[in-house]
Amino acid sequence: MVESSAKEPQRIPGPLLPQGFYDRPAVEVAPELLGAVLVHDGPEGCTCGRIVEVEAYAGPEDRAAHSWGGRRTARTEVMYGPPGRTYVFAIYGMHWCFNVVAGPGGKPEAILVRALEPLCGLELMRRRRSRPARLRGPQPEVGAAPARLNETFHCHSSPAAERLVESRRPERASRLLTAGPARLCQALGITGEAYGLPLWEPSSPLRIHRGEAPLPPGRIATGPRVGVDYAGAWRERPWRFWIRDNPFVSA
DNA sequence: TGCTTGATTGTCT
DNA sequence: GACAATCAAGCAG
Repeated sequence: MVESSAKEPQRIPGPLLPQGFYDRPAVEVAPELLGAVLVHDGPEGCTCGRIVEVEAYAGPEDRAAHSWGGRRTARTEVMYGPPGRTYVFAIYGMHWCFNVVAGPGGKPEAILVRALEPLCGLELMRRRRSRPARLRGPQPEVGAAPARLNETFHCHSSPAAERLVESRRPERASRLLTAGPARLCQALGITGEAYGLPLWEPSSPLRIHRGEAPLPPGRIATGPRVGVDYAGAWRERPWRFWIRDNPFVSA
């Protein structure tokens, strides 16, 4: 739990995860992301949450991955670059999904972040989630300049939000703020504009801090990935990882 | 150029 | 549990 007060800025726990952290197979990095803290500084304010559920996609040989068969398109281009950047893609014509690029030696692997436990900016998350979900604008080029720079590591949160998180008994409506890949993108204000951002850079508007990561193996559950029925035998791989008994997990 | 698919979600019954 | 919404990406012709 993040210590905070209504008057003092809330400090994001732990240092930023270095770029080298992501320079490994996605299946290895994914479980170690659980407990880390995703922070987004947007034009409307700062929102952040603990990563509680992820899925690993293992590149060209993985039938479920967008880079399956070595597919290299404008959408998947960022996965062929250095690891530790964001891979944001649109799905079903109305949702965004947020991935972390991983994989050694330019291997196009990625980790889908499926759920967060909200830590700060809950009021802003609620406002965003109350708006209709709509895709906005074209996909920008890889490495495009961040929409907004923010040098600070601090984040403000409301007393009500802190009480809710501290209660460990979130209401259904609050759980649904960030339980699901598209929900968390909407709550944190992540869109195609965040495509290709460096997650290890202090000046990036989208960052991942170490937080509690890595968690002990006993706190991590595994299972098949969601929504990849088309992937044949690959759909059975237990490459979905989540924090055991965490109420903010999506499925 | 046009058709099909899709790493989802919200609403209705 | 079933189904509609909605459109970018990928692919066939």
